[in-house]
Amino acid sequence: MSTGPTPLPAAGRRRPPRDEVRRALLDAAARTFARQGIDGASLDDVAAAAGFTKGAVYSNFGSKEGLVAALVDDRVSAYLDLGLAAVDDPAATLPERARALGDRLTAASDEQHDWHLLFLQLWQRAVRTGPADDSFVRRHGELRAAVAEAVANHAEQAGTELPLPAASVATLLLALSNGLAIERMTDPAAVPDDLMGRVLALLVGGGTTGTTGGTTGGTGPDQR
Amino acid sequence: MSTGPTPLPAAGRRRPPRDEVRRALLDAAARTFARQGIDGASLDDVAAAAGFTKGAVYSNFGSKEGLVAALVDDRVSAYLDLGLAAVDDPAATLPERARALGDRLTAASDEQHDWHLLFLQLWQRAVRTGPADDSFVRRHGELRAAVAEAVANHAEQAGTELPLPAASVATLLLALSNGLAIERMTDPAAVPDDLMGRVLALLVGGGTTGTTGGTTGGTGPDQR
DNA sequence: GGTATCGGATACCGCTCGGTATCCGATCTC
DNA sequence: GAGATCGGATACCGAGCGGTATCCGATACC
Repeated sequence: MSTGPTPLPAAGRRRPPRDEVRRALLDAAARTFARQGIDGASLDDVAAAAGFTKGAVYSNFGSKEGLVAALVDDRVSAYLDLGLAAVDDPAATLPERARALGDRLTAASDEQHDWHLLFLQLWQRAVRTGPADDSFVRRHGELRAAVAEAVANHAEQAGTELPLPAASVATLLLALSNGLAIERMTDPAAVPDDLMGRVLALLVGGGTTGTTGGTTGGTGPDQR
Repeated sequence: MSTGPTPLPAAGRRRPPRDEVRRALLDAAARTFARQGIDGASLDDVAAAAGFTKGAVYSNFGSKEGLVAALVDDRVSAYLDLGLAAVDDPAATLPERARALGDRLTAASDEQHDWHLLFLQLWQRAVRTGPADDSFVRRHGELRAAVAEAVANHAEQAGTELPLPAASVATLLLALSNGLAIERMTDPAAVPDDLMGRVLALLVGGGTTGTTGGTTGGTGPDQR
C-alpha cells in the first residue's frame, strides 16, 4: 500500500537522469515532511522514501535546509498556478468562479492533504526565522497579490460591487483555504464539501446563494 | 562557583510550592514550544525558561509527551472559555456579538500569537498520530459544538435566519480564527483589525456593510 | 530537634541525526 | 577502449536529545 514495491530506480545499476532524481527526492520530501514533520523526518527517511540514500540528497541540495528551500520554490509555485487556473475560466460568473475555486481548494485528495500539512510547516519555519530573508513569505505575498488582482478583475467584469476590498477577499480566501483544511483534517464531517464555495460566494456578494446548480440557475437572483 | 543568575525562582534555596512549579513549567513550555517548535525545543530549554532543570519536568510530568498532554488540557480549556465569554454578552445583537468575538480572537497580543503557534503544532501532532485516542481532537470537537450551540441560540434570540447552518458557522469561525492568524503573522498589513468581525457579521446575515449599531453611518465613499 | 520524605538538581547513558570524507561504478569524452 | 568525471553509496563522526539513576537539601512530621 505504500507507493509500490520499489519506489523508483530500484537498487538496480542503471543511473537515472539528474532531474529525475531531483524530482523523486522533492516528491518524497513533500510526502515525508508532511507526514512526519520537517524536524521529525530524517534525511535518511526522505532519501529512503525516494529509493536513494542520504548521499543523493547532499549531492543535489547540499543540506537539509537546501532541500526545504527547493521544496518551497517547487511547491508554492505549483499551488499558485493551481489556484489561478481554477479562477481563470472566463465563461463563468463571479459566484460561480468563487464556487469553482472553493471546490478546487477543498478537493480532499491526499495531494491537498499533504500540501496543507507541508504548507503549515513551512509557514511556521518562516515565522520563526523572522520576517527577513525568507523566500516563503515573499512567495506567499505574491500569491495573495495575484489572487487579489484576479478577484478585482472578475468583479469588474461581472459588474458586481464587492462587499469587501479585493485585497481583503484575497486574504480571506487564503485564510479559509488553510483554516478549513485544518478543520477538515480534524473532523471531515464538520466541513461540508460545498462550504468553501458557498462562503466565497457570500464574500463576493452572492447573497444567500442556495443555488447548488452548476450554471446560473433559472432562479437567477440577480440578473438585470 | 556561582551557577549564574537564574530567571525565575533564583538559584535561591527556598522550595516553591508544587503548583507554582507546575504553572511555571507549563507557561514556559507554551512559550518555548510555540517559538522553537515542540520537536525543536528540548526539555532543557523548557526547564531553563522556567528557571528549573530537566529533573523538575520529569518529576511533574513524567515525560515530554506528558508535558504536551498537560499543555493541551491546560490551554484548550482556557481558549474555549475565552471564546465563549466573548460571545456570551446577552446585551448585544447577533452581528455585534460576531464582531466582538472576531475582535477578541483577532486581538494581536503576543499571547494570541503564541497560542496560535502552539495550537497548530498540537493539531499537527494530533493529525499525525491518527484519529484515535487523542485528547486534542476531542477537545477541539467540544469547542466547535459549544460555539455552534451559542450561535444557534443567539440567532434564535435575535430572530435572525442564518444563511448557513449554525454548525457550519462554527466551523467557519474556527477556521477563520486560525487562517487569519496565519495570514496576520505572515503579513500584518494584509489583515485589517476589523476584518474578522466584518466577515462574521456577513456569515450571520449582517448584510453588506459593517453597520453594527453606532459605527459608521453608511455614507461611506461608496460609488458605483 | 531529629528523622523521614519529597522533589528538584546532577551525572550519565544510548541513540539518532545532520554533516563530511571517501569510495566506486556508470556515463562521457576523445 | 582507456582515462576523466560525475554522482550516488558507504562509513563514520560529534553533538544534542529523551530518558534514568542517583544525589542532596529543604520541608513535614512527631
